[in-house]
Amino acid sequence: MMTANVTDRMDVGGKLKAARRSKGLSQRDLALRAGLTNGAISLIEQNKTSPSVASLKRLLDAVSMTLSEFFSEIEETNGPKFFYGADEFIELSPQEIGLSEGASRVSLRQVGNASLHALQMLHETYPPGADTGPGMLVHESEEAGIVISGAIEVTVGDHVKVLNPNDGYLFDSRLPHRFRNLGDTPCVVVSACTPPSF
Amino acid sequence: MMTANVTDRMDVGGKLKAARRSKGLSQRDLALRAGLTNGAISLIEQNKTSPSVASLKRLLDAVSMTLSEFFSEIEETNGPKFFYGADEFIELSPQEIGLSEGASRVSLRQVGNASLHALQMLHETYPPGADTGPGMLVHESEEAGIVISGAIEVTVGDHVKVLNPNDGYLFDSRLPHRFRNLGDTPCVVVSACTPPSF
DNA sequence: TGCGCGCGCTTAGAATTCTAAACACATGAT
DNA sequence: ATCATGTGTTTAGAATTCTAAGCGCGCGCA
Repeated sequence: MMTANVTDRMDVGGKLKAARRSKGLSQRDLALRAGLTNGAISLIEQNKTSPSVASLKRLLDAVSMTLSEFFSEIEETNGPKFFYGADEFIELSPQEIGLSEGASRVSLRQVGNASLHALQMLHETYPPGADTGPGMLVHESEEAGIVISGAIEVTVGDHVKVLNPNDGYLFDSRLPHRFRNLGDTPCVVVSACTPPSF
Repeated sequence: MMTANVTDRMDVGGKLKAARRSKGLSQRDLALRAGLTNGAISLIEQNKTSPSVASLKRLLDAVSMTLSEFFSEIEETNGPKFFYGADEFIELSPQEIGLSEGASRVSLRQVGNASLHALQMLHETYPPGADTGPGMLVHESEEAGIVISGAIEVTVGDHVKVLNPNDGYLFDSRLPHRFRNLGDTPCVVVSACTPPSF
């Protein structure tokens, strides 16, 4: 039952109900037209299930509405999103960030849809031995972070330092930089970047 | 496995694949970001399953696209729809058409999304005893039909006639009219109406 | 009041989507 | 060549959506 959470805020069900009502149809009427059952519509309207695109399309056809219309309304109705549950973070794939192939697995979990914002915030986990690689990172941003647990060696230009919990960093990302976990416990860092670098 | 048919023409899968490719992601990359599995994405991209709205939303978030954007593109790409399978007809509910309460169940199956067109075409089935009711129908249209099987009594203004297979009718719908199946076999009629009356 | 009818809700089970694991194929390195 | 790695596909089974049937409630009418 985790699927519904994602769409909870969207309230697909409520919107569908409104559309149905505006046509003066009961759940059974709509069910008949769309070729579903009243029970299914009840569940969808209560956001107890997230309909398949196929089912939603049939429902919207029956009330003469297109999918893009439907979601435009939903996305207008929804104000901007401010809060994100831990399970909503987007897990970025290391290679896309420009990490060298064999580099140990770094977990980068991003808050929200960074490409819609000026600020990118990440929850990073460096397992023991993790390394962003000898090919130093370079991008047009400014970035900062704070170590939460474990320890990590940070290289910026020709400066190198090992940061421990509650230590932080802040630099211009155009300077070549690198992160390495030399210890034997995972290191967790929370970082921010502006503008988003990937 | 009937669900996919509806969305076949939409090619949700193909569109998703394009979006993923444009970000230079593999199915596995996207799966990691969106919190699904590569297998699921493979099936969706081949249109072998129709994703839930919740799943599609997660996928689109991961490629920084909104649902309305996604479906706008789809609906633009899709030319107008010309052909409709028998199972795609929209079943209209009698009461909405203005049929009296107790009137026997008439099945009205509409071709396509009439509210987007000037012409409304119906496949109508009148079971034995079916009657659009003594409260005569009136609307601002012109309508015509042909009897396919069975027989039906049609009243238009003060004219009454029983039509048999291959007989037809054509009149201004502002004249009060009524249909009754007096026989003991179902009567099937194919009718057209312009502009659509409901 | 009591009955019938339509409404939305609930629930067990059927059908579909999604997961986890394996497969087939290609490409590049040793 | 052979292996390792990356890609998309397939498949049995878990999880979720959807169906079919029934429930409870409210409203209108006898």
